[in-house]
Amino acid sequence: MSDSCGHHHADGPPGAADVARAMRDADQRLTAEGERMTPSRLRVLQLLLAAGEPVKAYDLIARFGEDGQPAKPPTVYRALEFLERKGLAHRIASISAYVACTSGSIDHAAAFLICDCCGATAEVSAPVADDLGRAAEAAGYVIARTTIEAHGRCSACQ
Amino acid sequence: MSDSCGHHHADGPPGAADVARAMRDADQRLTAEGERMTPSRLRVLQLLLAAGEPVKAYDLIARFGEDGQPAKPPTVYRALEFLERKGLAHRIASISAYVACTSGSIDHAAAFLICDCCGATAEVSAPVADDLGRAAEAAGYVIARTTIEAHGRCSACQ
DNA sequence: GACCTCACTGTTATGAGATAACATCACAAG
DNA sequence: CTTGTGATGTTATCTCATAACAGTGAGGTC
Repeated sequence: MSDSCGHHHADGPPGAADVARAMRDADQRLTAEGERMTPSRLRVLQLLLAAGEPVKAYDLIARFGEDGQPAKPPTVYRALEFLERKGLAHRIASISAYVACTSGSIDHAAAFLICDCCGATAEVSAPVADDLGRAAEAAGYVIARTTIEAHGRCSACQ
Repeated sequence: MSDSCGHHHADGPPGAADVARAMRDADQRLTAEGERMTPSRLRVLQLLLAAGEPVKAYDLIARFGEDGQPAKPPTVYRALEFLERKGLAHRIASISAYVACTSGSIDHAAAFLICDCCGATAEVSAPVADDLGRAAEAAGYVIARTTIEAHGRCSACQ
């Protein structure tokens, strides 16, 4: 989705150094937890971080091999499932895409602001989910996970 | 998804009279607005209302013909798009399903509580979206539509 | 060290969800 | 009557996601 509107956008993809650092951090944290950060998982995380915006699963599949060789779908879907389970990535249901988590906190309920014009997404957190939690409590529901996504235009695209 | 958990659930599907009334109301309202409530659209609305819970698009396709003949996918997807546009139905992105709108107000931002056990859904409204709207404003986004879905267990399934 | 086992991976195939493209039809406005 | 517009019918295809099963490898147990 990059830039279909022709506007100028400030936040491009992060630099290689940022990506490398985020990957190292994730690797260390999960390894310390006894999880296995395998090459496939690191590769998918790298692709998500480098994109800096939501990416379709089949785009990840296509970009997977350094040499241009695509991955098999289960390879990527398994990695995505793992990353999501560990709080390193999120699925954005309304556009069937995946994005690296930009929130510092683990085990959080994420909410997304998605620009329909340029594809930029912002991950916002706590307050929104709190409100939903209260509504759920009033209705007698116990919530396990939430999908909160708002579509519109970012400040640059209005 | 009906009742995979074996619990007893109070709110079954609505009776035929309720469905007929809701359809008549929708028909009158939209016709008054100059919209065309065609047989396909009424049929899909009827199926959604009768189900009383989220329904997969291909289930609607399978149930479409009164004689058991399925519809062609575009027939149902077009009707769903129309119903959604007119506020009579909602798509629930996190489970790729569709549900009749149970909110009185038109042109509203809906939020859903979805029981992963029995499939029951509750449509709740305003307060949740307000909170998200505030977060969006702070981030400079202008919101056009929202996807707010919470998964968990309803009071009967806990 | 031999073994077990459990999580991860590779591979093939297929299931599920959604839409593109184009021909045709119904209907109201001019 | 003719023309434009929106709805429908039909075929084909595209995108998204997972089932099923065989193979592999790192770490624990004896």
